[in-house]
Amino acid sequence: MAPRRPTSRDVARLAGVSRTTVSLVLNNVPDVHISPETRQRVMDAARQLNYYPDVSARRLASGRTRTIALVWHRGPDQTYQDAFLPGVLQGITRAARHYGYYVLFRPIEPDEPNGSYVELARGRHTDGLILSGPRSDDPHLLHLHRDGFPLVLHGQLPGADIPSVDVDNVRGAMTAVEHLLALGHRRIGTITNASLAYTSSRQRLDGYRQALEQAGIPFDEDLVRYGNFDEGSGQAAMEMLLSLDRRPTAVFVASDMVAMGALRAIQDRGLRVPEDMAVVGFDDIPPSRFIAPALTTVHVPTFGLGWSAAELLIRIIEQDIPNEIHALLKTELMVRESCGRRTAVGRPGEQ
Amino acid sequence: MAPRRPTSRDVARLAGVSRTTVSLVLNNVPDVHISPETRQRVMDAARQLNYYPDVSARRLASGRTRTIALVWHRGPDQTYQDAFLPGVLQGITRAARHYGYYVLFRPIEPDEPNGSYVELARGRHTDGLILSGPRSDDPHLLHLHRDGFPLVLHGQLPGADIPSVDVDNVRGAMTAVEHLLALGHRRIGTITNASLAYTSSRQRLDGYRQALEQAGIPFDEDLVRYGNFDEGSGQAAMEMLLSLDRRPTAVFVASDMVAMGALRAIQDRGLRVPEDMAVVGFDDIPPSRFIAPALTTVHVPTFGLGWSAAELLIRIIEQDIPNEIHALLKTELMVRESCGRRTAVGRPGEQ
DNA sequence: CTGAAAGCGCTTACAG
DNA sequence: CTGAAAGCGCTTACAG
Repeated sequence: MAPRRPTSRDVARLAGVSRTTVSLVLNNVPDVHISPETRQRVMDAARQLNYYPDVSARRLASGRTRTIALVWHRGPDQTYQDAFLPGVLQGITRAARHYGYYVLFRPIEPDEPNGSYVELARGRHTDGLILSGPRSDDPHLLHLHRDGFPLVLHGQLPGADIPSVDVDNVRGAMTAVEHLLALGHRRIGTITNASLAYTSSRQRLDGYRQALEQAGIPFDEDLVRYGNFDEGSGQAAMEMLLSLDRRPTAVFVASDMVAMGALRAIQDRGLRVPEDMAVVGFDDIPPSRFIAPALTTVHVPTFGLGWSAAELLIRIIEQDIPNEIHALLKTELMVRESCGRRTAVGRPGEQ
Repeated sequence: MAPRRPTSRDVARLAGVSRTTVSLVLNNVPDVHISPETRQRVMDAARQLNYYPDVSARRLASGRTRTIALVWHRGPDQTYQDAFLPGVLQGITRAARHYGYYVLFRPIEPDEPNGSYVELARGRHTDGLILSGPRSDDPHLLHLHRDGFPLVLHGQLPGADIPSVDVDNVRGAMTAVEHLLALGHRRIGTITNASLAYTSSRQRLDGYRQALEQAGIPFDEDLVRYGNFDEGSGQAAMEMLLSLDRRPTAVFVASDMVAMGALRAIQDRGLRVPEDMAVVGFDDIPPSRFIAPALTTVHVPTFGLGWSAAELLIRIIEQDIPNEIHALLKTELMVRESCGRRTAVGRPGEQ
């Protein structure tokens, strides 16, 4: 940009006012009376000079960046995360824009040193952070929170009372299992999405257990197997369930990716879905709609998660802190083909 | 953050040096000799005070933001874009981090006023922009380029000589069609990914034509149908191809999303893939691996696109401009099930 | 090898 | 309703 950039001084000169007035007008500062004529003169001058305020100067003077960052910890569940990223990011950016904020995207690779995101806060890069996949043993997180830096977690961190946004995993799992029960299944297996060290795994398993309990079906440890994010783990887990003496007639797989493997295991045995084995998943990743049979699954509202997180964070930044700082979003059961239609006669339960 | 943030002055005082020295040490400015002892004293003081330089101040003083933005125009092909976003963004952020840059993500919704991204450049928000889905009638783009603002396009913009990164659509389409030819097909249809107003559509159709030409097969207008990003368009287009008196034995669908619809149309007719109709797609979106039969398709290197774009942009920003400012990335044919295996005896061509 | 000083371009009390 | 002035916290010639 060869020609010198115009500054607020140039605008002020052209409009015949002070730089103060230029700033007041351009930032639309409330409760300050400036005549409409003056306002117009300033606007016209700015337009004529093609003036854009220098954001770095503005930030330095105001102490606010109007930027938030999404800190996206990459873990062993990359494919899974990738399925969520577009929706979450769109939710965040839309909310951010609505409130006049910018969004910095900061993925953290597994090999980066712990807490390498703190400079985004300490260096006044951003006014607040949304963190996905936080680890409970992260001292930097706690320090930042203690120092009053605005933070919102995606997911939950037991213990610390940091604002958070998550999906209602327990209720989501319950609706999935209730769907199977309504179809007449009584012997229902489950495969977790990951190890129970993950909060979401524990919660989804809890939902499974609660749904059975409400239906008066005793919880049977034998019907629980453990997945680990990927297809391979689902395939292995399903094979174990299929090898049971009294195998289930239906299975709740707490992750669509894992369910892909489970479906393969079922089909490899020459069994049919849903006739021989009903399957319900969780997450509603894009492939689930396209496979045959299309997977009935629990939809996770990615856009809503992003929007809620950004909105909550911005309210905290702007000191308009809501009473409830933990949001739990509703899921929705997507009934497709892998359990048979609800209208169909339920499969006869065992015995 | 209640306690006053430490500034470079505090660090200087504690280390017993001037602020200049602090800046020189912390920024690792080359070609300036400072004794190792002094260096160490500064580092220690910074650590002890938990000092992080204020980036706004740094940017204002240096005139550089070390930030690039991805401007992501949302169009009619959202699902398609969502399949690409994670890879592209990861490529960009990894390259950015490698060179010490931050990444701002700025999606543009279809209803936003034209050129609403220019403030990112004019307001000195970023040092450069990567733009996806640029429209050739965008005057702001041309102005920015004329003013010397660093820009890299994702995709190509005929006419303007703006640096760009794209996938080699022509060669990609050729390998897809050559695969079908190698399997013995001679009557091969095609369905475009979108209207020919899109450069990628035109190029992929060109690849189809060239592959046929090289095999000595005359181009037949009847075998060309037009898709429009989504499944529905693929289904409709495929139905037309299936209604032909002499229908093709194979089809190259220039988009996996569109291919999903084409597959449905084939199966709705009770025909089998690949036995009755071989199908090869383009893009390699996640669902393509999971459907049955798994889709043979042309893989688009999303990570590479992102990395190349960011790297090219940063080189331009740092005045280290390469000779070739237009990158064309190689695709890779992913042979799966929808064309039959290469090892299988080729299907007999018509006649 | 190091320091005093100007300057980056805004915002914001404060005074009028 | 408007203006003069201080200040935000750095970097960077420049002088020594």
